[in-house]
Amino acid sequence: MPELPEVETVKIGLQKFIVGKRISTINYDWPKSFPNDISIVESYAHQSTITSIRRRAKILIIDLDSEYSFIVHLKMTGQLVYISQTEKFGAGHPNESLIRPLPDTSTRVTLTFGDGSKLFFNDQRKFGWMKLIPTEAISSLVFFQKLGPEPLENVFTSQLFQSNINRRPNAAIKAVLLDQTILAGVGNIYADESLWAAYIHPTRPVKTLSANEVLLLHKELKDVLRLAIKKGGSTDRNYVNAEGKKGSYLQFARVFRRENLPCPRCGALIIKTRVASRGTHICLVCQV
DNA sequence: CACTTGACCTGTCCGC
DNA sequence: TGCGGACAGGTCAAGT
Repeated sequence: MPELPEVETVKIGLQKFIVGKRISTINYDWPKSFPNDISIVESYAHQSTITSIRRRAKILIIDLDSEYSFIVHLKMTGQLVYISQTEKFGAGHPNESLIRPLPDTSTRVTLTFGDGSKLFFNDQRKFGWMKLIPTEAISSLVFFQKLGPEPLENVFTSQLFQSNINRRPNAAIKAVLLDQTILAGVGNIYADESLWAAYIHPTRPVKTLSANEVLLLHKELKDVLRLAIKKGGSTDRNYVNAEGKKGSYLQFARVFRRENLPCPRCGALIIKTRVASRGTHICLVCQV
């Protein structure tokens, strides 16, 4: 379930591997995963060269020298995995346990580059997509226009956080953290982690939070996201980075996926419940 | 209007 | 062992 840290990790990997490469072949087998007019693809992606890789919220942007861009949303099970021409798999491969042979049954799109290397867009559950649109049109997409601030950029001040969450005074704070128009990039894992770090129960209505609680939550959100990027993101089940490797943040997680294990602060057992229609992990002693 | 829930999907896990 | 159903969650549409 790629959130901001996972997409950021993929971005960093792709910057290393595919910038400067020319697309020689494009294959796809599932139109919903690749909802593009094939004549546009032929004109603006085929034989084009990748110039830069960007991220906004949970969206990855692959810019081409044709002045078109692929925008990719991995949703829950999407992966973008790069494989060089010379890589081999199976017994003896140094990353045998981390990288699997591709394509596989989850592969929806394959880009083959001029040097024979490949980028695979895999998506087991087919919720994700990879769209080709003019680069200049990205910022005017409705989805982009509604997005809230990037939590790790300077624009995301505690004052802006406070005023944005105030737009939903009666909603549960967890639901508000998941709202991409309030702030961009937080999903289920980091909502639970940051609320635990800030001692806040996920069902608390926004209007009941004190100014100091909002201030602490603002700080912990940033700290949790930064740590997660440093650890290469979280691999719950599916997520891998651009090299096909898993993230290690969940080894450091304090509540997520830790139901019935002791809270690292107080030792009480962490419970799992449902908030905002999401599995939610809480320490009932620390989080009030 | 404010907020919550269901649909989109498939693989995995649990209980019978 | 097989099978049915619950569950995983990002986003948008539909419902309350």
